Parts: sequence; structure tokens; C-alpha cells
Amino acid sequence: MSTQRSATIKDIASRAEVSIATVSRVLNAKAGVSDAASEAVLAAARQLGFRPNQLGRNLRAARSATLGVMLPRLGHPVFAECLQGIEQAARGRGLSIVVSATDYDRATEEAVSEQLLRQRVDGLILTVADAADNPLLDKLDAEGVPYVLVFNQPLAAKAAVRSSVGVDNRAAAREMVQQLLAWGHREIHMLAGQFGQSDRARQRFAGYCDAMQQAGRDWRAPLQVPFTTDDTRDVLLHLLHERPQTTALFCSNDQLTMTVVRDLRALGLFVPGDISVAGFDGVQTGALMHPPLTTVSTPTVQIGRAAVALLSERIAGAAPQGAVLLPHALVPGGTAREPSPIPPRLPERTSHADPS
Amino acid sequence: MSTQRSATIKDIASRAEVSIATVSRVLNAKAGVSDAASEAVLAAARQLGFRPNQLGRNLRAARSATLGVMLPRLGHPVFAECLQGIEQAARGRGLSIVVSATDYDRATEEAVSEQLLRQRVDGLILTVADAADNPLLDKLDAEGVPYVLVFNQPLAAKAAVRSSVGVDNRAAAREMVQQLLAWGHREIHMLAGQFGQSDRARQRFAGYCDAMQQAGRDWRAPLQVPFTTDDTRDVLLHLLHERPQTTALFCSNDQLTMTVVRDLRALGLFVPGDISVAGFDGVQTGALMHPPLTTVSTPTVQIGRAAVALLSERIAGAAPQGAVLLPHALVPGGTAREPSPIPPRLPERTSHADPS
DNA sequence: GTGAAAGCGCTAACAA
DNA sequence: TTGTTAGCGCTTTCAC
Repeated sequence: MSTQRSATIKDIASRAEVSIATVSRVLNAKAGVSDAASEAVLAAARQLGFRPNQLGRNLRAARSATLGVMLPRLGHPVFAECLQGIEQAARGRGLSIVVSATDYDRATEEAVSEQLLRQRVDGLILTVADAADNPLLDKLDAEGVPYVLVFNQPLAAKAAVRSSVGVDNRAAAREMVQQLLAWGHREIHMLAGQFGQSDRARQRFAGYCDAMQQAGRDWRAPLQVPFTTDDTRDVLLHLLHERPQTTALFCSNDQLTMTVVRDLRALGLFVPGDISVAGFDGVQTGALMHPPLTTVSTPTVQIGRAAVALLSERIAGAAPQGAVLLPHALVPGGTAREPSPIPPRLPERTSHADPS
Repeated sequence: MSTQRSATIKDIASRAEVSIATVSRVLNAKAGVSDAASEAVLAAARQLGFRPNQLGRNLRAARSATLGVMLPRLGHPVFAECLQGIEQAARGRGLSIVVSATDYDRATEEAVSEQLLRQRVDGLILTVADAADNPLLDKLDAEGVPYVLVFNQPLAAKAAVRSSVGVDNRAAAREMVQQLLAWGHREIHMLAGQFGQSDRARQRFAGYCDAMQQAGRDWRAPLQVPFTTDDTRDVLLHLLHERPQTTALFCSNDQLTMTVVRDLRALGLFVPGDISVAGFDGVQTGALMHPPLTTVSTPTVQIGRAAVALLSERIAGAAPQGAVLLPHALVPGGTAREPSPIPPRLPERTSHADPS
């Protein structure tokens, strides 16, 4: 039990009978110290159980060797995997990360980033709810704070001044929907998280429109499902009665995809026999589902790693690199395939608002 | 674009024509400042876009308002959810968290905790690979560092000097296996992550033994599956040929459970028709599986929140509270039920080491 | 009600 | 090769 304050370089200096400058030099492995002094310092440090105080160092250096990370949710598989990549890369470079969640809330984004900046993090890695028109990013630009966006794809207009890492959401969504069309689906509808809360969802919707339009098919506005929704049965029933020719659904993220697959099944529909479902993200558990999710896999961990690499360059003085797009991949999975020639028998339209 | 150094209280002082002491008092809302001075300071701060430098504050206060968090993996749903709880609770208390992963590696645990301590975090929230005999924890105890374990259940002998939050792994596993026995299963085997890397797995195994022994059934050492394994077919084939009477499997974590369910199916077995599978953790995606996982649900988010609360008390000077056990719950799910009267036809025993 | 000054732990410029 | 000293930004005595 030691409640005593921990040793400082001063303590080492007096014990080793040298000056604090010499102690500092030895501890930082600077040249120009005699072997005798060096050994004495090292010995004293060991005896005292010396642990350098990073606080002092930081203040002096006016940097913290720390990266600020700000993500919407930490428990969400996509962000959790990305965070894993960030942490790993940061640790590899001797950097710490201080992590905050924003719950997709602008006010929280504002508060959290301010807190991070007060701690003088060397730079920021962040996903904002909406990068398209975001005062916070403008502020960071104006202040010259080094940052890298993850998952957000900034508008082309801002690409010159902003760095980001992610996938090409629009192109990837287009490819996925093109695949559905190639399988023979004609009426495909989209379900998405709320647009106001996710520019990714918007970009993926744009990709869906691209593909449908190009194929000469009608598209409709996506059904927007709040992030908190964990029962999509009513939404699905509504959709399927209104558009009974629907043979495929495209979901803007895999959390939603898994929920939809479960709920379609709960409504008595077979996936993919009666209806095909495709997703986006490629979360790990998707591959464990039965059937495995048909989805767009995105390199979440690598996105995190790349963000750290990019941010390090920015901190070192490099100019913003614009949007770095990492490769995605279509996962055939088993929740989507050619549409059945006979349309499914639709379930009764009863409310499931009160699940039994 | 402002590469200029940011304003300090000194800048405010000269602009507001007061002393830095007054500035500090105003910014910290201390009493005893005239309205005039107060307004002048606030105005100057606003004009200069002042942002308090936490680094200076920390050095002076000899505390960082930061909690260190050290977990085996950040992408793992259980830890990710826990981290979400930690972050949320910390943010609510105005604390930051600096987060590191250890990859279940002792050397990394050592290095990471040292790094955290150098940053003078006010306390530590951590999951170690093995809390039973851990030099790092002994060191933290000796140094009087406030910390709270999450998920680890310290030995009773250490309960007086250590704080931890988790579930009663042994009791919960016992209940789950008792449930399987109540359904009529007689030969139940366990699959687990590697013991050396997880005291949780060991405790859950102990619970399995408790239940089997109490029911007068034989139990066997669990099949240990490395964390990196994502194909359990060979392990399962081996087990099922050696013990063809097996009707139920108990897995020490849900990641493993989901993999096992998928692989049994790949081997041509029906779950739960041919064989029942039960898991442990209650990860969110488990409920989206088809059928939903039969598992022990654990309050991962609350564990994180409780850890922050406990740690705050420890930092404030409270004595260690020993092990806090949060309630778990048996989730009936659909991957386990009464055993089928007719034993399943076993698949051929061919190697799947090279999956097609 | 206010200000001057010390000092938290550290690094680095400068002098010796 | 070594030591002295200033100072990073802040809070907090202590004196006025």
C-alpha cells in the first residue's frame, strides 16, 4: 500500500546526485551522458519505481500523443470493428486514443469534440451523423485541427480540404442492386436508417436509384426505420400490401437487414424463397446467420487503421488527401437469389405493435 | 486557417486588463469577483475563442479526469457493448476514457497498463485474460491504483481488496445446463475458448460440472477452441463420433455458439431437432438468428456503467467492494429443446480443414 | 475584490 | 559532459 506521491525526475536527480537535466537526458536516451551518470540515473529510477509523468511531458511539448475518436455508437458492430482497427494502429505508433460516442446527436458531437480539443488531442478521427452540411467540420477546418472522417464521404466540393476513409457507398449500393436486377428482380424497395441521421444511408439510397434508373425501373423513397426500431413487421406488412409485386428488399445496413430477415420469417415469408433481402456492411455475425446474409462487405477494421495512418500524416503536416475509398465486396450469401415465379401469399395485415 | 497558438488565460488577462488569477476565478466560477471584472473576462474569452488547456489543468491538479479502459478486444460484441456502457457513464460524469486492447496477451496487458498509468489516469477499468493469478493486478494492488475489473470474477480470497463487476459465471452456467438436463438431455458436452486465455470460460465450465455432477451425469473436459477459430466442423465431427450419444452442446460464449450452430447445420444436422445448442453472453445478434440462440443473457452495458460508478467511488477513496454480481437471465431461444427420441444420423467423418 | 508569485513535472536552450 | 534556468498553462495560496 503506497499512497505516497510517485517519484519525479527530481527525486531521481537527488538520489543519483546529478541534475534533473541529466536525468531527463538519460530517460530520453539523448546522447552526451557519461556511462557513470547514466547508470546512476537508471539505477535510481529503478529503485524508486519511477514512472514518467506524461502530464508534465505533454504540457511541455504542447502535444498529448493522443488521438481523439468520436463515433456515433461504440456497441454497433461496424463502429466497434473500426475502433479495433484504430486502437491497434494507434498502439502500434505509441499513440493513445480517447474515445467518445455521440448517439448520432449534433449537440453531443459539438460537446464531445470540444472536450477532446480541450485535452489537446493531436488530431481527431470521427464519424458525424451528416457530413454534408456540418458546422462542426467547418469549425475544425477553420481552426486547422487535423482530422480524418471515417465512413462519412464528404461532398466532392470539400474533398480538397478534408480527409476521409470509407467505401464508395453509392457505387457499392449500385452494384448490389444491379446484382439483384441481374438475378431478375424488377420491383426492389429500400429500407434505410433515418436520412437525417446518416449521410451513408442517403448515399446508399442514391446508389439504389442509380441502378434502378439505369435499368429503367421505378424506384421509390425508402422506408425509413429509426435506429432504435427492433421490430419491422408493421413496416414490412405495410410495404408488401402496398407494393405486392415486390420481390426484393435492399437494406441500408446489416443490423436492419438481420431484423428484416427475422421479421419476414415471423410474417410467414421465406427468405429468399418468397422474397430476397440484401444488406450493407458485412458485419461478422452476418456470415453466421442462416442463410448467411447477402450483403456488401466493407473493410471496417482497415478503415480504422487507414484513418490512423492518414491522421498521422496530417498531424505531421501533410495536406488533406480527400476521400480515400477502400475496396468493398459483394457477398452472395443466401438471403437473395432469383425471384420465385409464383408470388408469395401475403400474410394478413394485422398490427404487430404489441408483440406477443 | 489559423495555425496560431490558441489563447491562454494570459491573453485573456491582458485583453481584459485583469490578472490571470482573476481570469482563472471567473472561468472556474469561483466566488468573489466583481461583475465588471467577470464580464470583461468572459467577453475577452469569447473574443479570443478561448479553450481551456486541460493539459495545464491536469498537471496542476495531478489528476486527469480520465479513466483508463483495458479490454481484450474492442470489436467483440460483449466488450463493445460494455465499452458503450462505460463511455456513456463516464461522459455523464465529465470523465474521458482512454481505451486500449490487449488481445488476451499478458505482455500487452503489462505494456498497456503502464502506458495508461504514465498518463496518470485516475483509475482503471479492465478485463484481464486471467484474474486468478495475475501479477499485474498484484502490482496495481501494491501501488494503490484504483481499478475495477469487468467480467473477471476474482477469487474469493482477493474479494476483500478488489472490486469487480460481472455476472456469476458459475451459477449462470449451472442454471443453463440444469435447464438442458430438465429438458431431458443426458449427455451434454461443452465447448470453450481456451482456458489459459479466459477465466470466464473456466468458471462456466465449473458451472457445467456442478450441474452434471448434481444430476449424477458424467462430464468431460471441454473441447477447447482457439479464439481465432472460425470453423468448428472438424472439432464437432470428432466429438460426435467419439460420443455419439451427445444430444446437447453448451458453448462458453455466443460467438462460439453461433459458429457451432452454423457448422452443425453444415454437417447436415438440425438444430435443435438433432442436437441442442446453448450459449452464454446474450449478444444482441443472437436474438436475430434463426432460430434465436438459447443462451444466458448478461447485462453487458450495465456492467460497464456499474464499473464506472464503482471506480468513481474507489477514486474518491472508498474501499474495494469485492465482486458485484449483476443478474443474468436464461433466454429460452430456439436452439435447444427436448432431445429427439431418435438419434441423428451422423455425417461422414471427412476432414473439413480445407473448406470449399 | 484583486494581483503577485509559486509550482505541478518535464524538456531544452544556454552556459560552463 | 554537466548544471542552471526558463517556461509550457493552469490553480491556488497569500498579501494587499
